[in-house]
Amino acid sequence: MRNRVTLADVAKIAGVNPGTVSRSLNPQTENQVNKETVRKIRKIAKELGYTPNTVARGLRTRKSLTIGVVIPDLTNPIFPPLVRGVDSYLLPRGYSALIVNSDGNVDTELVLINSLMERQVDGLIIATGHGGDEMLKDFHNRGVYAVMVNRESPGVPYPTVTGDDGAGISAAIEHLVALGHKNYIHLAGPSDSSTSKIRAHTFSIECKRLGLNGKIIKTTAYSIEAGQTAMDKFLDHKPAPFTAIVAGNDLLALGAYHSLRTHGLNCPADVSVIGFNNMPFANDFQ
Amino acid sequence: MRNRVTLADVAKIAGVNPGTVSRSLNPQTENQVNKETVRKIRKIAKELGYTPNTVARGLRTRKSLTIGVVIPDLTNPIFPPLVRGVDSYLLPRGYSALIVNSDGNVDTELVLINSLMERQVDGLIIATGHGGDEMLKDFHNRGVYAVMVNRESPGVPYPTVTGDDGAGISAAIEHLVALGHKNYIHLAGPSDSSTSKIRAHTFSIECKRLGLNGKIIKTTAYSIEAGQTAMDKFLDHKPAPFTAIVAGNDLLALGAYHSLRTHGLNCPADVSVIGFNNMPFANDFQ
DNA sequence: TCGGATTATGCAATCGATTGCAGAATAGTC
DNA sequence: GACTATTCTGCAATCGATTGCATAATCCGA
Repeated sequence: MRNRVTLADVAKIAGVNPGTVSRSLNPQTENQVNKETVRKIRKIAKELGYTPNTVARGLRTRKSLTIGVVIPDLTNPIFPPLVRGVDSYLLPRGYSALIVNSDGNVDTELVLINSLMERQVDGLIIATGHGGDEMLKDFHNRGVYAVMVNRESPGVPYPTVTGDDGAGISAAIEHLVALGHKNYIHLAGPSDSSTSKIRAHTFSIECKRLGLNGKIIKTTAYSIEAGQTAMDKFLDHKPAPFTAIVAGNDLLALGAYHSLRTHGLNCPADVSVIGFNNMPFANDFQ
Repeated sequence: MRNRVTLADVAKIAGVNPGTVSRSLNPQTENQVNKETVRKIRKIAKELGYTPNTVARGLRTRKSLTIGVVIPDLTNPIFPPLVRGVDSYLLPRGYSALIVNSDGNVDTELVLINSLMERQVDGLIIATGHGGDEMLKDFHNRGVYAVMVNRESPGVPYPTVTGDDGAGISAAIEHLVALGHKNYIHLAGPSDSSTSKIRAHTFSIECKRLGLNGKIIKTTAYSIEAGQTAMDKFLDHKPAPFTAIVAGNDLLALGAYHSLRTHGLNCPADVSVIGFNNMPFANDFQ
């Protein structure tokens, strides 16, 4: 891309050994070098516009200062804030995030993670957990560092950070019960994700516990389209009456809105809809 | 992270020189090697689970197969689709995107781009253009490859990909004129971005041309909050009556919604609001 | 003033892959 | 059968920074 200034360039002009330049520029090792020399080298490095080559450094130190972040789909509004959070933590610590989208496809995910590892990432943050993840177990055995986020992956021994899905669904139902609803629909997310399972499971349990009439509708993805399609199909079959929808996430809730509208149902007059995640702009939707 | 298999490991087991392994595994150079040898080496490499070290390769070949993508703010819904587009183009070509958020801060941006260059990115995609960008001119002189996207940066000699902002604003006004509106507000984005300037400029021109009454309100950012704040301040001063708002983008339009509502104004009964960008979910908002 | 401790710097190997060059081995030609 | 052309593979330098080891220079105390 351009003729970059290297340690050797600085060394030559300063009349010292590249090793000395390296030690002078690194705060950890600068005390091994004469203060005056450090000052001189720093000055020359600055004048020449020297910037370290992170790639070369990484090769020698076996650290890339890069973390791979595996996201199912960046256009799902809950993920950008997560990515930004990761990024803003890493940046001041000298790290960068390498973000990839798996599209919820397991094969793609494998390709992506392999490409991340070829790029020598120091660790992974994985937001695409799904059931019985052999691939992740394998990585774990090979000593790959990783943290799961948002979704868990049962049987995978990585640390995991998730919300309390069960408590969320309970709270949603509790709220709807207070409003007097008796007949419920749960628009459940794709069944291979832990979040879907927990939410659907809690929904069943709570309906039983509270003596409510609850029905689960499965969707194929956490997206508006999937929610709308599933709901359309359901409504087309003239189902038993219901007045409340607990959607598996906010996008499914939005899909439900669309479907209700096209079926002449009004929200909240006819049906109450509650989402999940409180994604950005969630309260601006209709 | 783990004991990776290197070219040398494969070479030792195959009983050949690492150079031969390198040539065997690279489709470009495999014809320099005996077919039988290639087959054997390929087999061994596969058995050992060899994966190339992209970092080491990049050092030697002076290519990182990485493109830096500079975004103002990933949580602005227009950017994730852009990032995904970039990513899905790069992936099958062996490249990765290194995505950073500048937060619209010029100093941050400089730090970020420098960090991208230290990571030896092969080129940049920059979505943060702002007026008179000395930094970018400097990069251009130093031979840095880049493409501007979404916003342009006047005076910067990089190729640029943008929408036709002027035509968009004209179309918006045309539509509102057809609805019979006479008195317009333009909620303009921050004045250091080219998109804001062009949109505001076109708004003025068109109002003049069509004999409309048009007023421009400036905001400090392309965000809901900035739009709401600016609109609140405007409405608090009991302005001359108006019936149409042309917002600088969809987030500002959303902010306008909020503000109108808190001021007892109804959309579309009292005021029509039109956004810009057609960001994801734009037609689901209220 | 001498010897040991300390400081400062150079040397060279290393990380893992690529590649120009050279030479060995084989094939092909007359 | 001798000689050139071709094919294949090894050697070693290289990319840029880091770092263990060695050595030269300086310092300090007795």
